[in-house]
Amino acid sequence: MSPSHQLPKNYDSEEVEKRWQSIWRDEDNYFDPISPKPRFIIDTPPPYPTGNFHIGNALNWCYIDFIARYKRMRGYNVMFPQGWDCHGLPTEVKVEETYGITKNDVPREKFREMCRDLTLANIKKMRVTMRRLGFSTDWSHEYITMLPEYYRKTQASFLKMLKAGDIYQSEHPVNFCTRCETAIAFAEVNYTPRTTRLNYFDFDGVEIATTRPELLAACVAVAVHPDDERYRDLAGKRLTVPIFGHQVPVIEDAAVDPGFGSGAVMICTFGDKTDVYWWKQHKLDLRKAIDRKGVMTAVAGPYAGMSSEACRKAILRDMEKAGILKRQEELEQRVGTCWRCKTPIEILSERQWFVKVHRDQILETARQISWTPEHMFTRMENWAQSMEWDWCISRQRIFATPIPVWFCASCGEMVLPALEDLPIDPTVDKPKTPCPKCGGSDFIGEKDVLDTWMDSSISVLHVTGWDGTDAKPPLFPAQIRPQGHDIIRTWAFYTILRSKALVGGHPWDKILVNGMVLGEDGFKMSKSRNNIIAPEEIVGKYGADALRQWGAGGAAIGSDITFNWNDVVAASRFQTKLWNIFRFVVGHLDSGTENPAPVTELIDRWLLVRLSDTVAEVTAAMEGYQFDRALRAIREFAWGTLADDYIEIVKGRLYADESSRASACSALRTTTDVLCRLLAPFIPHFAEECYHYLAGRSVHKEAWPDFQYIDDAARRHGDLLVKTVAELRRYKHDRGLALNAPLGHVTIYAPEPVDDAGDAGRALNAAARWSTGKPLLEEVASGVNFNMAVIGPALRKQARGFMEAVQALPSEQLKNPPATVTVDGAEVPVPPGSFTPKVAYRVAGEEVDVLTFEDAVVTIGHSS
RNA sequence: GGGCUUGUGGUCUAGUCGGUUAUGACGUCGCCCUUACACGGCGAAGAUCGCCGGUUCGAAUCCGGCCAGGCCCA
Repeated sequence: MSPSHQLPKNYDSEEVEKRWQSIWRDEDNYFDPISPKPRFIIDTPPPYPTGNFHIGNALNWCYIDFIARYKRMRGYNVMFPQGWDCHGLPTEVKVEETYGITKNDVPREKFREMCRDLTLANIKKMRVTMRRLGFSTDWSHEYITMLPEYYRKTQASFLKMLKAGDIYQSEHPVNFCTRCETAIAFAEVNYTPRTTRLNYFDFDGVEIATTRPELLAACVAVAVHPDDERYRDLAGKRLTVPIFGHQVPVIEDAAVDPGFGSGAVMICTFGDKTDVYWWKQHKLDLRKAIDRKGVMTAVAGPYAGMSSEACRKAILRDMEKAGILKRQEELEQRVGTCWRCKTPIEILSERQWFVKVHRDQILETARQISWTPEHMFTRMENWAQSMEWDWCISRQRIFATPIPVWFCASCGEMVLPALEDLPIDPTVDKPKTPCPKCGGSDFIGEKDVLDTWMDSSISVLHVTGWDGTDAKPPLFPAQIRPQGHDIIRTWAFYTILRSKALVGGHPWDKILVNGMVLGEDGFKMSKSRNNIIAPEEIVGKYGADALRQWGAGGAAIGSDITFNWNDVVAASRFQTKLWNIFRFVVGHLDSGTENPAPVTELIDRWLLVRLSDTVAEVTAAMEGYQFDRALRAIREFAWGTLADDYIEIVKGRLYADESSRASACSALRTTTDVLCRLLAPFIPHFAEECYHYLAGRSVHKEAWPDFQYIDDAARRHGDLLVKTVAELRRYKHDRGLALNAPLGHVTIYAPEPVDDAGDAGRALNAAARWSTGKPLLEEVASGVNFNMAVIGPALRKQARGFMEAVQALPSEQLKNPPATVTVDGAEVPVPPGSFTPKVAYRVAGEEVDVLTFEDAVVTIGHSS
């Protein structure tokens, strides 16, 4: 496109944005592996492919895109990859719903295929939204964790840590759904309220209250609070469990609530999460009374084979018959249920795989990373220090990366695949060699699969070029990890752990933590609150650039942002304003010269001084990832300084056919050129559109402005001119005059000679004249301005009295301060510069109005 | 229950290593269609800066307590 001299009257964001999105090429954003430029690698979060790129993602990606675009303009070779973290239960559930099946109805591989198909379709949808938002993603570095190329690395990382002794197997309690027959994560447990009965009965005369009598067979201890007077002498003794007759110890623990039930708690393996805590803490026995299908085991003796519900009824009936059950109370409680089938979850002890957590090593590594905002590191620190056990990485599911090990059917030896044979599915593939221990050729493949965080915690290794071997990835570490604060304890923590374990270093130089997007009502967006706003809705109404401005300006990075349509509307209006500015400017440059003339006139130089300030301010903000500050500075400059101040003043000169208009055209060309570049990371479509009209090139190929302009006289005199015009506008307004109404003759008395090229006169529609010195007017002091920064430190406690004394001085002494004033009967010296008189001017001869501000005086004469 | 964090005109928000009259936007009211823009311009009203106490000549800002949100975790 070549520069045109005619911009359309209205800015149509949808038309412009879609047009540029079809013109821009993906290759423009590719990371260049052989470039000599310094590199800037971004460890972009791989979202879960739900099919909806939500507004929280949008905020996160806005930040990333601002950084990527800014860094490219600063001369970096940027990699802004895009990953997809595919595995997980939600997709399995969705597939089951869609096809009306359960995962056990079809072969494992068939079920995986259905999950993969759904995931790919979802990724496709999300890509569309991301492109519509104008993100400068490097699509040549896209990765999908469910595909062999990626999960080969997940498996390699597992084997490497297993061989290094960082991964082991052990029994551990897990949340278990007995209907789905799988372990589930805490995140997958819903809590639903229900009414149950609290049952009271005796253990050797000690009263116990429990809601789960069916777990009596699994009782391993009784706990009391150490300060509970009722059970003073009980600690260390053993009690007999009724019906089953086994003996259990009495333990003391401060976590027991003495006010609940009888104050003595029966600990079972496992009734709830607290049981797990006590079991760990006091190293208690393990008695498994319920199996994976929810059926009572042999441990339950006569009740074996019953469902837990039947067992519960049977035990209560037997207790009643035996006279053991003393009483029952109604109790409101929250019970954990499976989020997919609503079955109450059980906590079962199962063989699981674990990753060792080396707390100190992780923290030491985390300290090598720069955290923004800093307090987010505290969260990581507190989390690491409160870790009570290792990371459980095995899941009993299907759609996930298989754990790549076999066990010899005859001797039980664990057999591992060779690195070059990865990826494998041990339930399908077989080892290539016989068992190294016994020579057996019959193997059992591990059926458990890996926690999805095992996939995503090597995203940084993948994007920096890790090949699964011991070799350090060529681009490691990345420069930045942008992510939300909700996953510091998971994604950030696990990535640091894994980077240290696998390649021995910190994963990124910097981590930038963003906040959550809250609904307009101030709560987290959720279906149940019905406060969800989709990015598509915003883009459809106001365009991608408006949404991006909302992202930049909504809050400081790290703070949560309450979504607010007003901000989106304001963003859209700012674009309209900018568009009109560019329309005006381009229309004038048109008839001006292509070769820039020197910038000579006062207000033109002043504009460049302010532009220079703005570039410095915006650059500093970008370096500190303070996008809200950067955008605010740009808005203030464009709307306030450029449009309201400068253009209003220079307009007359541009319309007048004077030679001095070339200076204004030069200043405007420079200013709009720089402004486009400052806007480019934030509103790439708008900036591109304007820059093409202006320069005929892509703004995204330009360098970040390195514009400096120092002219102190222009700053002082320009400030005075702007202030004068503003004061006289107010003067006109107060007199009910139109702003372009003629105003007689105006004289501006300034401390220094000022040459404004006639701008004041044209802007005011008056005969304006600059003068030095003071007009021949009678000065009357009418008040006083105090300088607290001088008075406070100098006079301390006497400050208040001093100010009262000064205010009481006769007006003559306000202009010529005395050496001392009397405060509380004492003479107090007047500190230099402690106050200045407010001066009013009285008309002397001619009938003039007088305005005073700062160190200038303006007289307005109405005689023509 | 724990960790982190936030609380500023009707709404959202800036300012927070203390200093005169607390920033801006949206909304409200008044005037103005001034050859870029009425999605605009000029002006006005509107805030005991969550509450209580402390430090200080002086606190939105520092300290302590309380109240109310948010996120994560038990």
